[in-house]
Amino acid sequence: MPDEPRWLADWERDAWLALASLMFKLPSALDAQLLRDNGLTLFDYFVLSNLSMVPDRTLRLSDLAQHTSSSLSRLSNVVKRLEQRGMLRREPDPDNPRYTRAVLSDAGWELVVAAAPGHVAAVRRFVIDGLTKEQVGVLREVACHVARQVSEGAAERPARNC
Amino acid sequence: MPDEPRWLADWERDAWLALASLMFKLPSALDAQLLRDNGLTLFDYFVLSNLSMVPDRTLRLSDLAQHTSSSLSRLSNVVKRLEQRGMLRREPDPDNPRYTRAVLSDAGWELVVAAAPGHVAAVRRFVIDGLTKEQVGVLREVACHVARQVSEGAAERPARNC
DNA sequence: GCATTTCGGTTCAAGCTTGAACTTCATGGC
DNA sequence: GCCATGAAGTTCAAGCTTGAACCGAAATGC
Repeated sequence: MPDEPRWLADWERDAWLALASLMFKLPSALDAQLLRDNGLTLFDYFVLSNLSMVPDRTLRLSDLAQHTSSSLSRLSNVVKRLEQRGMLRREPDPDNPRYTRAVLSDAGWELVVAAAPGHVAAVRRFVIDGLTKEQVGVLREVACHVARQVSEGAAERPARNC
Repeated sequence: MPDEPRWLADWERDAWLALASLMFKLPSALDAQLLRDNGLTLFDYFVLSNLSMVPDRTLRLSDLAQHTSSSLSRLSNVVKRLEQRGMLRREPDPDNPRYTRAVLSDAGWELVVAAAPGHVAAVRRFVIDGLTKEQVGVLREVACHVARQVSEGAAERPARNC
């Protein structure tokens, strides 16, 4: 469509290819650790972890979808499976029955608590450890920038941690 | 398992959550652009693009799997579909019939050429543009570090661009 | 008030990925 | 030469994700 596309310079292309490699590998590596040790996917873990860090361990599904950068459709399926496993329950929001709230169960709480150390260790090993404080700072800036660009391209609000 | 897990400090956790948000959103955003404009997933594009940049537009499947950070199983499926669409063909390696080579067809070449400008524009918009040269440099370092950590944890060789 | 739109959420089919099992072929030991 | 081992690919079932269609309830327009 553009007459003369602005190709990437070498230093830009290298950064992009490295990021692409990360994008393809890191999720499977974290999935593998959690699945092996706790029977959870990374996405499952994020859902439970978000609930565990919030007052009353309760969130509306639409808020949870924002927190986990996921579609409502995907979240609905995952929450259904987690409910069948007894990790949380769904209930209509008493304030406004149009909303559905997900409430973490005790079993769900215990599962997050059990899974957290191994997961954090994996995040340290794969990402954080071995980087300088400056590199971690820039990583945060860059990742926030990307998340913001993607969200605004899709006309959504950016995640709250940016 | 560890007696006292080393939790993440706030500044580490913020960087990790931002990266996680990127990991969840960026692939779908790039998939969406390519799928809409050229009927390709990001992974399809990577396969064709790798072939297009190599002598004879030909690679062994196992090498291609390394280049695209994918399992052989996934690659085998994707290559089969791309072959059915006429974008490439498979043939036994004449040097060593144990290997299978993927050869980009003319239609495949034209598809990559047609898809590249829009894809590069998306990469610019979502990732590169708006960052300083220093940030892009650190992004490359960090992403290479992560890719290396993940690969060595899985006892594989790191990707060649690191 | 009534109709329309919008929002939150669910469901379903289609497609993709994963991991394990399997096949084939080459290589190494003896 | 012969068996065992391992690497390269393929296949298949099971599970997950996606997007579109759908439903019910609230808000909005008039």
